[in-house]
Amino acid sequence: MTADEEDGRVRRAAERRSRRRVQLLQAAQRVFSNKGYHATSVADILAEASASRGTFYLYFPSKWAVFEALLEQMFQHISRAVRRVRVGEGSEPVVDQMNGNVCRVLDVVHAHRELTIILLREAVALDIDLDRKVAAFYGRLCQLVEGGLTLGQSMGLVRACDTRMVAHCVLGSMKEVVLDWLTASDPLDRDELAREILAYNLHGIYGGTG
Amino acid sequence: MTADEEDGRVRRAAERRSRRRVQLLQAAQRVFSNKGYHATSVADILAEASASRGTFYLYFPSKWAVFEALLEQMFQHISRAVRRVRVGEGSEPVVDQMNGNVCRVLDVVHAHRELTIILLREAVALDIDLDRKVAAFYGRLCQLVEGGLTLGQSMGLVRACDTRMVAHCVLGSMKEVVLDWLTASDPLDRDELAREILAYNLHGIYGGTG
Amino acid sequence: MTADEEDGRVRRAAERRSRRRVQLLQAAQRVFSNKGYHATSVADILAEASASRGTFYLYFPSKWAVFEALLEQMFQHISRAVRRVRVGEGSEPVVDQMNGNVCRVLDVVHAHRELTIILLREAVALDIDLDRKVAAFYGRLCQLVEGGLTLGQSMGLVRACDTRMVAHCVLGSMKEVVLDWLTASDPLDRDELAREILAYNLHGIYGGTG
Amino acid sequence: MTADEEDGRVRRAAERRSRRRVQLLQAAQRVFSNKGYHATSVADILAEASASRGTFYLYFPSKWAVFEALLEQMFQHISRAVRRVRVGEGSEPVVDQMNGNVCRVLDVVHAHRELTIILLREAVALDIDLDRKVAAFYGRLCQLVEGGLTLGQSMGLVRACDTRMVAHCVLGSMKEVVLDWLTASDPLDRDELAREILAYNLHGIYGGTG
DNA sequence: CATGAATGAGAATTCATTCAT
DNA sequence: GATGAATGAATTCTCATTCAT
Repeated sequence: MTADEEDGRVRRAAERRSRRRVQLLQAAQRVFSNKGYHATSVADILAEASASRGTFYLYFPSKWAVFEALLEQMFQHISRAVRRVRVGEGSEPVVDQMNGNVCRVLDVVHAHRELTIILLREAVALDIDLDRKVAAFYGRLCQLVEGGLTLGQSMGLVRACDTRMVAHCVLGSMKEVVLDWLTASDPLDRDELAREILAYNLHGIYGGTG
Repeated sequence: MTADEEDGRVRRAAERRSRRRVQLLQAAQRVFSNKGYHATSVADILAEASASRGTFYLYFPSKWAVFEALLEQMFQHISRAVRRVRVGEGSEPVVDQMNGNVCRVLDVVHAHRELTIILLREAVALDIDLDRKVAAFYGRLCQLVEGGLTLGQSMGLVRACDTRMVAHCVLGSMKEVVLDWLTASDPLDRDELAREILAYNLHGIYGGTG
Repeated sequence: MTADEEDGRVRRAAERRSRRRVQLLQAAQRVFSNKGYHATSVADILAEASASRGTFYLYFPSKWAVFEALLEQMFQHISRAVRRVRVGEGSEPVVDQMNGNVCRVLDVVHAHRELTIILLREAVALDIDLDRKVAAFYGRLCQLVEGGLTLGQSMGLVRACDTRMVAHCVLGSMKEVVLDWLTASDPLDRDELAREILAYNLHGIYGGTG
Repeated sequence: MTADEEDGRVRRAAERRSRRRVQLLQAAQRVFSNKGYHATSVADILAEASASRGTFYLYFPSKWAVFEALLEQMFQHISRAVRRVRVGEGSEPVVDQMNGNVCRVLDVVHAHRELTIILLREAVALDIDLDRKVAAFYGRLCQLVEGGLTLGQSMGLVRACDTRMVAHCVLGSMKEVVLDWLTASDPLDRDELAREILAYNLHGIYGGTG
């Protein structure tokens, strides 16, 4: 066997391996998002993936690890969607940037509906270790928001407030709305939803003249 | 034994029984809120309550049932705290009523810190049956809020918006903020928190002149 | 208090005690014969007797003991019904004596239907101790029968056969027939049944000329 | 791996699996027949089979299911042993056919001593479901016997009698005799036993000239 | 005597993980 | 690499019996 042939063999093997891993992940994702973490047994995942027990443990060290991997994916997706708001010459208007963030997040959660539901409904109180991960993830998001708020305040765009607390408000309203959106029977369309979210966060509910 | 003695005996027995039940509930509450539902075994509850296996099943038919009972309590607490906003002659100003609701909710969740944490972190994706209960509970809250919004709109106090969606925003921001507040190392004081929540929900984050 | 008064008090107490015991026994009998020994819990008996746990253990040392007491009763009933067959001057004809035995047994099992069903269906394989008692009881019955057979042989009334084995046949056919009779929806009347049993045991099924 | 190798592997695996199942069944059979159904715990069976808890539940869904499987086996064995009596040209003499049935049954119960003891001593009052099965089984046997009796009557071989009742007599005597035979310390030999059973059932005990 | 709350040993069953083939 | 039989710790729940009131 030449070095090239060897090379090809190894690469193909790696691809096969990676494909199998993805199959398992997707199967797990489907089952987890239907039945929840605890109600899902390894056997369920195996059945969904048409794989054998041994195979499963060849790719993942534990049931737990698959779940973690799925969450990690979702972290990536969302992190990529949310961008720091920039100000200064040549920057988009701030409101447009905020709108962009909201729209990108909505697109991502819609594209990964199952993962999102898992993240919002399950990734809580499962395990101290994971709790920390999830907390860290939401913490990062919160800090992004908080940073934006502080920046906005310094520019006179954001009113005086406890930025940390308000960041949590923003995050919380997003989480609740997204879960409702993804599980609603007749969801709003994305643009309208984004508009409402933005309006709510910018101006609250008050419509009075005061 | 006279009828009076008999009476006293029966009453004391009933009291003892009820006290025991409360002991178990409280023990369960502590453990659940520390370790979460799944990580808590009946044995953990027994240890915390210094009771024996048999005793537990004398008062509750299953681990599940204690959890349900705890949630039910919390539903009651919160439901009592949230009151429909009234308008008309002799009513308190609407904003004061809203502020009252927020304050009462904060008081309740603070007084029942552990129950609240359970409700916010655990009461999700455990069981179809419970899911329905929790959903129904939040549903009721949402409708209260939505009703208020609609009322507000008709009076010109609330701006035009998708009330259902905004109700979810309100609920979500409350949930997130409360959880943060209850688990924060140096929490704001209640009044300040209430003020921030109200301001956020009424006016959003925008402080610009536009 | 005079000695007589004391006497009366004691006697009345003993009567009360004995009445309670009988109540419990009857309740147990009803439940055991309906649900069987294992499926019957002490709680079932308490409910049926409207007694409390403590009371039960005041009269019987264990669930097991009630069952034993019930069986003992049945042993007595049947033992009294079966009488050794006598021959000689002034004795009833042997066949009449046999018929008397069968009829008395049928009367007894009919009068104590529930106890009988318990004895026939349950008193088996529950416990080594009881097994021995039951075995001893049936053993006694078998020996009565066997003695009769041997006597009959010596008188030329009973054909040559392995008396032990035939005694088991007789016992077995009685047991089966009785259980069928007591649980049948439209049972034969007692006399007819007795006649059939006797005919079967005396002459078998053969009706040919050979 | 060639298809043949694959084939062999699969076949061997299936064989191993089936062997394990049989091991468990046999272990259960031993323990059940010694200690009875209720006194036998799954742990006892595991110990007897040198298997682990998990393995047991890999092959049987419950303790109950093993028991059922064992009974089912015994039903099969006996059903195969008992054959309908035929008359007409070319048929064996009826008495010989009856003798054949008795002998085959005795052989079967002897070969499956433990199963038989289970069936005779345990398969009663365990569970409504099983009770029905057992009742149905004995019912089938009874009807076979009854059919034979009716046929015999029509041919003048069997005397006038209540065939249903006599069928129960026959069945009962067989059950009792078989249990005695299988548990006796010095059992008769099979042929002698068969002869006695037949004689008893054909001619009863009467040896008189009347 | 009577009560019924408390006990705890013991039962069946589940399921994530390992490992021989 | 792939397989699936084997494992056994851990869990929930039952129920006969005891004992303080």
